[in-house]
Amino acid sequence: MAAIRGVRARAREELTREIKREARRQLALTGAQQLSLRAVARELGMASSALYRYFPSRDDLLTALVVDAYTDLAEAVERAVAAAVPAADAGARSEQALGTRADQALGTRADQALGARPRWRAACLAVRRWGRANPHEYALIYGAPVPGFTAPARIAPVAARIPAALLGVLRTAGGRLEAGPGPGPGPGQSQAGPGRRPGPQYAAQLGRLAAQYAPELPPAAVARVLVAWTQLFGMVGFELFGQLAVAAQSDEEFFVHSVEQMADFLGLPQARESAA
Amino acid sequence: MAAIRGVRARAREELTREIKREARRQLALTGAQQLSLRAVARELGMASSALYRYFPSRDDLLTALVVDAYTDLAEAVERAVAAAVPAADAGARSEQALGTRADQALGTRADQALGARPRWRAACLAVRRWGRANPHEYALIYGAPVPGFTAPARIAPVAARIPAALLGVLRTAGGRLEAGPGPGPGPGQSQAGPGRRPGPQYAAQLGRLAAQYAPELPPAAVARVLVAWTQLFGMVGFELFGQLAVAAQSDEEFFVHSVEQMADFLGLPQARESAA
DNA sequence: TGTACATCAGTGAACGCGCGTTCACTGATGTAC
DNA sequence: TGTACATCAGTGAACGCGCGTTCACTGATGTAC
Repeated sequence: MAAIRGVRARAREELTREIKREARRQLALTGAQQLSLRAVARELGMASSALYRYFPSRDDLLTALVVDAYTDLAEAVERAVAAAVPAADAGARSEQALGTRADQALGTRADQALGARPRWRAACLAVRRWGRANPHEYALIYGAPVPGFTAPARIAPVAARIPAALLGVLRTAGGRLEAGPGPGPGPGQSQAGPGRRPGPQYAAQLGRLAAQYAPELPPAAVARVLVAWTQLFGMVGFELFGQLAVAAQSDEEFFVHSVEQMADFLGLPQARESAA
Repeated sequence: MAAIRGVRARAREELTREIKREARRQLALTGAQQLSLRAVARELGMASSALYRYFPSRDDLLTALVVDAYTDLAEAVERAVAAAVPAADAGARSEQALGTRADQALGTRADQALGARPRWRAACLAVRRWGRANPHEYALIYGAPVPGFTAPARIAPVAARIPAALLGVLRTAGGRLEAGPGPGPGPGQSQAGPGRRPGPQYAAQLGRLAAQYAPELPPAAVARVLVAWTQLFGMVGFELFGQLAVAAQSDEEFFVHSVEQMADFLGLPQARESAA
């Protein structure tokens, strides 16, 4: 009887998960460099040689952890974006009805554009929260590459999910981005205007990027997202790796204010919450 | 005869330098985690135990390298800033007369303000150049902390030299920052205006920072520098650690354009080079 | 100028550790007839 | 339903490695009188 169709297969899956779980636990404790197959095996109560039935080498285990980390973060960001309530002050506080998926139609286009800023905030906050909750995983994927370990090409698409999500947020702001007045008090907002246009070559590159993730976005907007993207991770990385202490005493205030500044920079429309 | 006053002392200094030099060489080859006292000693042709006459432990050697790396980078940035020619189109191309020290008076206040943007560019470029030339040293100080190694407090002031230099650049833009129209085509520049003012607590924090490094700068400007600072290092880190490949094919164009965008964001006055 | 002693630099062996990976093996699970 | 064989999971010993650090030591350099 082949019976349950895979007593073995099932055990295999389960143990693979178990190994990764334990590896992740040790990663969280000590960091990637310290991750040792022997220690994982020890903790799991099995011979270290047994792990080789599941992962052909230490690097493969590390790669699996890298993929998981990216995926985990990407999902956290995507969830946060989807759950962000458009902060339109129209009494519609029914979060459940609205907070489904970011790229889904949310009321009128104007409502959608107004939701872009809260969604941006939510995405940034999710990155920071995840990083603080999983500093070693963050270091694994965004810190310096582990020496002697070069992540295989197959992780690139997983890694791309995070910037893709950020571009997705900008998409929902739609046409409001380019023309609309920004948050500032000034009469006109220069950021989103024709101001700092990328040169032709760079624009072409940005166009290809947009074509893949956010078709409607003009190159200049994509360029701004890249700036905001690197700013966000620079900020979170600095906080996690202890660089921030040099300049800012309160990471929280620094973070919140900076996120808002980048939202201005991106030209995200301000919600009409000032009338509260 | 105490004679040369320290045949020993001199040998000691020299060997200490030699050890650091060799350690840095190995760091550049393999990264910090791989740095081994034994390998350094081996390469220097001495017993590994001899190193303990110079550095009480591996961590002390690492700390010395960290301090050196920060100092090296800080000097590169400071030099670049000092050498940046104010790009005023007034024929004054006498670089030597002007490119001395950033905080030194450079002609009129207006000239000085105009020089702020080239100086900012130069600072950013210096960081990138240094990072690309010394990726492992960059990783040592800006990557994830080496596990089991916590840098002692005495490195903080050395680390602070780099953000201090950036603040210094902004200082030279003086009053032009807050009021002056930015680079954009719009009638008014919102960035530097009262637009995104930090809250009272954060402003106080920024004020303390300004008091230390750039007394004249208003809190809002300091806040923008912090954003630009993290953006710059996020960008360079992403490039060095291979994150950028996900989004940008040409790091060069991305970098140059982003630097310019952040200069706009900072409200640095545009040089009148458009008349060329 | 010379002698006696203290300080320091450098040696080489050793301790104790943990690691990744291989290999021949045992026993259980699956499969084909 | 039962038997014969193939596949797979897991074991435990071993290989070979390099590491940080300690320790008793030798010999050279410095110092005080």
